[in-house]
Amino acid sequence: MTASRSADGAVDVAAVRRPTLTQVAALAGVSLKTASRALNDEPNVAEATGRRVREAADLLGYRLNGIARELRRGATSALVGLISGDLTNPFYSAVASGIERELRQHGLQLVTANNDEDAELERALVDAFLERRVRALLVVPSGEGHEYLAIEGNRGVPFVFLDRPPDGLDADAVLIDNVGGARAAGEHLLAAGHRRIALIADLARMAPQRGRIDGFVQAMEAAGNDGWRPYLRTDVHDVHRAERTVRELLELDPAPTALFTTNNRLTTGALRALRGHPQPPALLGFDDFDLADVIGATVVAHDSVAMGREAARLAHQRISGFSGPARTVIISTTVIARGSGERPPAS
Amino acid sequence: MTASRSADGAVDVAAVRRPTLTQVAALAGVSLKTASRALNDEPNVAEATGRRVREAADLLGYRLNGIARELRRGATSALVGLISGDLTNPFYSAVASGIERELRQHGLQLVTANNDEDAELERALVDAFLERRVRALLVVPSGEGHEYLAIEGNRGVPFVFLDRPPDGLDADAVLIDNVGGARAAGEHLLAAGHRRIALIADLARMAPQRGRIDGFVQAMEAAGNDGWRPYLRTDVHDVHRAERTVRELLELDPAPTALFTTNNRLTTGALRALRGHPQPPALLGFDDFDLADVIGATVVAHDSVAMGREAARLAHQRISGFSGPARTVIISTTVIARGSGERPPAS
DNA sequence: GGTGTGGCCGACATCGATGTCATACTTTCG
DNA sequence: CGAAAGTATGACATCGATGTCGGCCACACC
Repeated sequence: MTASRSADGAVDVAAVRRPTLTQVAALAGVSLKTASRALNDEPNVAEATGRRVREAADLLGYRLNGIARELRRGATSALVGLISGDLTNPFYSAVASGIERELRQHGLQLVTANNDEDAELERALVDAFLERRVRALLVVPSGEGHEYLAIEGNRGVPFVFLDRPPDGLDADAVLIDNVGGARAAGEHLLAAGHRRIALIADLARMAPQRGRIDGFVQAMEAAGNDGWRPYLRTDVHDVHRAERTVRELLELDPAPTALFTTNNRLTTGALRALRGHPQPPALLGFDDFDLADVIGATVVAHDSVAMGREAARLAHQRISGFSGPARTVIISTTVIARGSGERPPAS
Repeated sequence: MTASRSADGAVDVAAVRRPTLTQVAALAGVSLKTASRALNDEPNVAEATGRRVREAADLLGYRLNGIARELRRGATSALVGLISGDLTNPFYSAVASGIERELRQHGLQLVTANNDEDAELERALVDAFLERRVRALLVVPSGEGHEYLAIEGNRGVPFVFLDRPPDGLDADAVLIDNVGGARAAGEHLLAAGHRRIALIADLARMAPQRGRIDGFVQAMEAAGNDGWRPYLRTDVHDVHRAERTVRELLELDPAPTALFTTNNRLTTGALRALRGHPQPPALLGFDDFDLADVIGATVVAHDSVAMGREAARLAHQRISGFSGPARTVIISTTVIARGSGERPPAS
């Protein structure tokens, strides 16, 4: 390994090893323990000694070894893990942001990992995080069946589930009012006079999607409307399929006069399909998104950042010793009318 | 601390401490070292012994202590730190996503922290990460002057700068071709016949913004056009101010016939200001964004996920021992015409 | 039968810090 | 002046794992 630095430098990289406290102590001519005391501002260190130690530390570029400290202090880090889907999805990144902000208040650091919506990988990540001795684990689960976490949960590592309820496990959770939000969406479209309403949903096996479908159906049934049944499309998982699905729906005869998409990805697909359409159907989407105001998209909004914040709070309380029964926080939803959801039926 | 579990459970939470390898060994009736060997699949462990140890581990719910292992193995974790702005900004989350994906390939974990665009906090975060012994540190710096990292960089912790060049430090970096992209943007608007072009920029002290301003000005000067000068607006830092600034520009007489916004936030503000405008000026924004296709927004696009990926690659090479001189990767840009940037001058 | 040889295992040192306890030296005060 | 209290310091154990080294035993081979 050769070192290369600009003219000024001449720093030898050969010795990559960072200096230890022992070396600092040696340079300062004191014992290891005294050096430790000095750098940690503990009492009973002579002023001159403290200065010598700090100078030695500066000189060597000493940096405390947090790993060693953590081991000695209790073998538990200041890290909190988050396992979620890809951060390019604004929902996940908003959640992550909310978590990060809240954790920082308590001196905790967020470690993120992407489960790629794969249950197997998710399990592996949970394992990896537990080995790293995270203080808590926040999960936006991909798969079902979280019994395998049961032992862990009891062993002092708190779990918090986001967006999807823990399955077979009694743990804290932060959920969205999916049923309520979707019911409100359905009612909103009904109120605008729609009867032939298409429901475009993601994978129906995922709990939030089930809730949104249920809520919508509740609204329809309460109004005695059956006009949606021919237009139900579930398990549409990506933007392209959503776009295609909407195009296909619009070619039906009779075509639906309104669309309800159950997450931001599907709404995006629908918007693409509707682009340039002469007489677009009404559109209402679950999840708010950037520029929805500019586009004039009516949505069921909820505060994803708050969701992360609440989850981090629950986790922090557990970390701080709270050990009551599992709690569930529900994030409320609001329909924000921006135009697309208020278009009347064309026919 | 009381335990509370459903009827089945009755797990006592009192003993929160996780079992250690020593306890596993004791239960299995072997020495500490043998237990270690068994669980790590090292050779020279009798089959029966291995089984006993694994059973004991399962029974106790043993989980390896990664902190202790790391300390012993070399006092360096499998963590890579990222310090950036808030993840709700899609640029940062895209970068984070690219980094995370690349790191995972090498068994590394991403730890994120938000610098709140505050130089002071950023320094503190760098310190915290270094104490945690991250293997590398990726930074989207907020402030200027990174000399304080010089010692660290040489001590074996690789630094990679994203989006903004290291200032006063010789380190790897991944940058966007800001000048080129902005020049192309300027040329694009000129080609559409515009002369009175407004430039709305963020804080001019930040290098990427300077580059974008410079590139734009280069294009104007090359074309001998001075029509932009009255409409230059810099240090517009948030969406609301951007919206207001654009409204004000449009009330001027003569008003600019085209706008160039130098990042996604400003573009958002401009789009809001233009919403419902009878005869909107042309608009071209730096940074691509979700739904730009739906809105029909012409942008200077670049691949932010790739940016993260490249940064992670550079870091990984350093981690793996590469120690050549500092490298800089430039992420190229493309103008994507979607309509808003091709509107001809109104007058 | 002596002697390698290799498989299996355990005692002990070690990573880099902090906690405990003992000790030498001051200072304070009756 | 001597005891008690306080200050500054260091030796050593410790956190929970892994690395080194050496011992014991069974087996094969000459």
